[in-house]
Amino acid sequence: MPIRMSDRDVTKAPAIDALSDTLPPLERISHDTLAMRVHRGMRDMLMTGQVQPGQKLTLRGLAGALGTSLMPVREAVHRLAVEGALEALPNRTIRVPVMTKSRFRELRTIRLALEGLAVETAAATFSAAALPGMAKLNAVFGRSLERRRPDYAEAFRANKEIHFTVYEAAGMPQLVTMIESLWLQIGPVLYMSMLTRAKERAQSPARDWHEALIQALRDHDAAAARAALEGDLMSAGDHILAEGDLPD
Amino acid sequence: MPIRMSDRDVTKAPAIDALSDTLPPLERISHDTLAMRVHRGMRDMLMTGQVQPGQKLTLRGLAGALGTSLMPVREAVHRLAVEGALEALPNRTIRVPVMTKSRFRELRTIRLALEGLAVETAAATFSAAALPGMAKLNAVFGRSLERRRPDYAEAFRANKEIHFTVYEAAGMPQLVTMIESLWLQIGPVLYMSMLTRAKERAQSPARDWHEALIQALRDHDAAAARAALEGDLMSAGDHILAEGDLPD
DNA sequence: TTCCTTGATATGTGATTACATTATACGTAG
DNA sequence: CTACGTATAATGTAATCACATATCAAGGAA
Repeated sequence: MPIRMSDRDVTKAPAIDALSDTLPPLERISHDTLAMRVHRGMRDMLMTGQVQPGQKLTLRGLAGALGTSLMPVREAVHRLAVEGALEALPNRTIRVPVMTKSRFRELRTIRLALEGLAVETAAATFSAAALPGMAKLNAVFGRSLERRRPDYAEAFRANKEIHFTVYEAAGMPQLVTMIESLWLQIGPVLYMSMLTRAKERAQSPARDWHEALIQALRDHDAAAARAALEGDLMSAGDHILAEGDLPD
Repeated sequence: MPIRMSDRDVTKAPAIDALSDTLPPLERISHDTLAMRVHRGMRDMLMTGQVQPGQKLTLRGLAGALGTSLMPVREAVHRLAVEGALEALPNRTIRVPVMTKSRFRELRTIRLALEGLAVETAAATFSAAALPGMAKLNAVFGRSLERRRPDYAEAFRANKEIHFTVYEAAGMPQLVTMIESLWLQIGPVLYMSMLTRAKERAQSPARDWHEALIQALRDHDAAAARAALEGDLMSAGDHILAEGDLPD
């Protein structure tokens, strides 16, 4: 189905004030471009590992699947390549990057530096008002994995939101952007590891690390917050390096 | 002369060894796209502060100036926006980012984390063979600033090469990419600060910090290497924050 | 005068087309 | 049967066109 790009007429309508009561608050107009939507869609697909590593992508194939022309796809793909979520080979072909052990170790090391910095900074001023929300998210995270039929997607989302709630609190927007790019690159592996860990009925220690992190934030203890985060990243990373059978 | 893109046949040709003496080493072909060339050009312009912060750019304006169509410019501009070297406003207009004091502080903090990590890692295994080259670069750096008519461009290049020689030595390609993106963002301010510092006849302490860094690398002393780097970044940063009159 | 409307211009985005290069398959010589 | 050369198809890049939207200036009403 083709997508309507014209949403302006409503903003000029005369009885707009009357409508604003019946309608949701002016119905956020979609300043999005098609390329942005394609980008987000592909980002989510990649982040949740719904596309095989090493798989080659073609612009025409994607455009056909999405029902658009080459242009928005091209822009989205190029952007993902710059962000490291896709790989632009010198042959001018695009593929989903393969995660090697060494690349994974490097990314983990960088994450420790950047996300460690973020939690340290956030710990100093972390608002007590945000603590209950964090605890609730961690409860959701644990429960969705303990179900008889675990909801991995929900667990992944909760985990991501726990982390980024802290990162955002650091008040360093540029840092958050860089961390997001890192998550985009390790996302697929992270998601897969949750599945395998759950399948072997192994209790993930992540929930406890999150608990420790929340406690450290409550105490404004920067060192403890960093330690909790490092425990989280290292334990998940060790599991992936051991069981994930990454190439290399 | 049109460029041959097929180099496969020649590699199999029999008399290739004979040719390699008469011809330059097979004359590296340019696998570049127009967009890549535009990107590099704009990157260098931005890095050396040749465009005013806050200035709005138009695709058609750039395309006209460069003699190409919109397409390559579009791709280059979008890429620079993702890298943080340009800013894509919600109005869909593009402008050169303005460096505020707070943004500068944030970027410096991130640089300390990332470049600190890089020098620490590099210190462990830094090759003694690379030390003379570093020292020579530092000499070039110092001399080009001490001249009667200082060569700022040369000093900037030497400084950049000193730093990235170390970063490359860490063997973490992803990290180097991220640091490059950071330099792209602070590049203009850094370049300008060199000019002002030189104009006030103030001796830059950067050369001494570089010396300390080289010595630490020679000793494989990770802590000392990080300390030297931090000294370099902090001293330059303090000067910029004090004299650079950044907004905010 | 001030604020809003209105029209014209400019600009970014998306679609279509053309083209150079690369990948693949087929056929032929050895 | 293998290896190389050739032809066909596929793909990314670039140029051009079309259009919705943003920007800005002029004009008119309160």
